[in-house]
Amino acid sequence: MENTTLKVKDFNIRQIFLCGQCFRWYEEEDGSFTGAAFGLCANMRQEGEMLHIKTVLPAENAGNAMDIRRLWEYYLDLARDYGSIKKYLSERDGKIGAAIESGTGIRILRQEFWEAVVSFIISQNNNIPRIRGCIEKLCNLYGKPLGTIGGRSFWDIPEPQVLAELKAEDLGEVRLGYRASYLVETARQVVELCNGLETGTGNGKSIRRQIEEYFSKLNYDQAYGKLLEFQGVGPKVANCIALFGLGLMDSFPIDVWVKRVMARAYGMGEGETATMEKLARERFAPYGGIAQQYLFYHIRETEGK
DNA sequence: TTCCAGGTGGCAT
DNA sequence: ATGCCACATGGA
Repeated sequence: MENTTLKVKDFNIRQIFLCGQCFRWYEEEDGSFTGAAFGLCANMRQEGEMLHIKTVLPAENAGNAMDIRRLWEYYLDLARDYGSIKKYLSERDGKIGAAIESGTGIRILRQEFWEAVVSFIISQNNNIPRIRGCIEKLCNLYGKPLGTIGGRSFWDIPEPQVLAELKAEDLGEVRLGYRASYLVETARQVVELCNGLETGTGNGKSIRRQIEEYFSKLNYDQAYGKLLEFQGVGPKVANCIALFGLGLMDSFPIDVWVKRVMARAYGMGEGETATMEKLARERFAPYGGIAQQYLFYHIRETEGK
């Protein structure tokens, strides 16, 4: 176990972990959150501008305290000044102020690419509690054990090559419905893509690391186009992966909630997604994804669940 | 029972 | 390029 304390601003742990960008953090009785990311499980408790983190060190313990501190700083996107971004967005758009106020402590997590791919393929036409349940079951059945903290045990996101060898029917217990075949097929595509990469760079690196590095070198248009080639990844899921899994802060996922909130706020029809994208580009760039998350949170707070 | 959820693939225009 | 529609699952 490693203890770390970080100073945080523009940070609300509850908003960050329950706003629908991630699915593997669980709220505890004391208001802390227990969960897993980057193959580590941890508990995080916020006290004002202090964030106390307990990290379960992996058995083969490669990580030292400094690595873990850096990892969480990266994951929580602490280097970014959300205060100035909120100001920038408010000044450029008259309607987003209310949304920012309701979700003022939201930050975009820098999640692992492969976890984002898996998570958002499962997310399609699905609701958040069920998405969480499916991902948990998938990890428990096919992921490597990470440890136990606060009475909860965690398993890692399954490796691409593990899922690639399954048939969709094998995933029956996970209750993914028709998404099971998307997940298996995308895993195959990821493994194949990595196998086709120049050998040498891939030596010793896991497939999930290789695929993340591959996508990290692409710009938004390239990454978006490549993501659309994956089975079960369309425009919305591709933008979620780009935003949450690649840190491309200008990607603007449009789901049913964003359609609703933008229709209300900007007097559009819910079908006018092209107009919504245009508005996002013109007013929110280069932080469309952050603006989107404030909007998403706001509509769900006021009308959703 | 019907509707809905962080939509997409496949097919017909 | 655009418009339908089936697609599993479980909760409201």
